[in-house]
Amino acid sequence: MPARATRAKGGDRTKIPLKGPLSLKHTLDCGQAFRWRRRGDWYIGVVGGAATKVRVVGRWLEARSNPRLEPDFFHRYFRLDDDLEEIYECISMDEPIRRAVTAYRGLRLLRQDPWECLASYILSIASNIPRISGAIERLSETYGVRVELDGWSGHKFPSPTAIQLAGPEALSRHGLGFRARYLFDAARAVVEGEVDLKRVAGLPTEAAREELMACMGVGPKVADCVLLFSMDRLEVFPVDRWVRRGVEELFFNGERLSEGAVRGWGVERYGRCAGYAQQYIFHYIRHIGARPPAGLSLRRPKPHSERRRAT
DNA sequence: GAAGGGCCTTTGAG
DNA sequence: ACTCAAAGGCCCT
Repeated sequence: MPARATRAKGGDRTKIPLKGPLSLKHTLDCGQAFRWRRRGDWYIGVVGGAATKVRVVGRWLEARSNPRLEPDFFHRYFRLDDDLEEIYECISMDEPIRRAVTAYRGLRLLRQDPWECLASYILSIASNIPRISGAIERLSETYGVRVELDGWSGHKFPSPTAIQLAGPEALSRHGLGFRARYLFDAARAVVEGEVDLKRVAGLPTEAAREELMACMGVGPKVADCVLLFSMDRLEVFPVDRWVRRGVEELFFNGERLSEGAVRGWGVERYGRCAGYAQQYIFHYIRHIGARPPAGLSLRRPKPHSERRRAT
């Protein structure tokens, strides 16, 4: 269902009509994608193999890209086929979600590229958003193809082949830490056909999760993120420390719950809209702040002999 | 077999 | 310069 859209003479400008709300700020800054940067009223990034900038003007999404991307690409990427009003009704059964929906109205899940999504969330393991973004940029600059638009240049996300060719040692020199071998192994598995992402995308959700978790370094959380953000599984509920903390505080009065318990709770409670509920909870708890993670007081300092030498 | 703890590397931020 | 925490996963108990 290609959206009705117009195109300027230049050839690279596209306008897509918006039926429901779309907030680029909340959609692109909520931590589901790591490569968008704000520049004035535009967001610039590299998607679909193209240097791209997007902005919302009135009831239209305006995009420029090089090479040119079809309107349908943006329609799919921004999930403009999701009926947000209906989804809000589906998840707004309690106060915290209602507050989040009010605050982040127009936040949409994205339909990302499966390989980039898998690699990005492998890099996210025990990391933080600024660091993840940095690692992805360094890898792209080193191993990704350069693309340009309006005097700005970016780099495509590296192909699995490029990552495999680089090898784990070279990868770790970009500050990936222990994630370097996880990323390398995932690339190797994809290149060698051990994991066929196109095929996985067509499997039933449980089977797809199992296949993804066959990769070294991919557990339930990373698998759920890939399923949610790149394989159309809105019924999954990825649980990281923030979502866990958020559910404990907002819904269970601070009671400690296991990761699995939180996941089961979310899937059961929000059903086919669980993914949206998860993203609004994630964004919300990060903004309002939360108690320090459990275990902080139990942390033992590293022996001094093991600390990094000053240079 | 589920549950929980130690450990894995290094970064960006305060 | 120093400390802390980070969109987890693996391995062992």
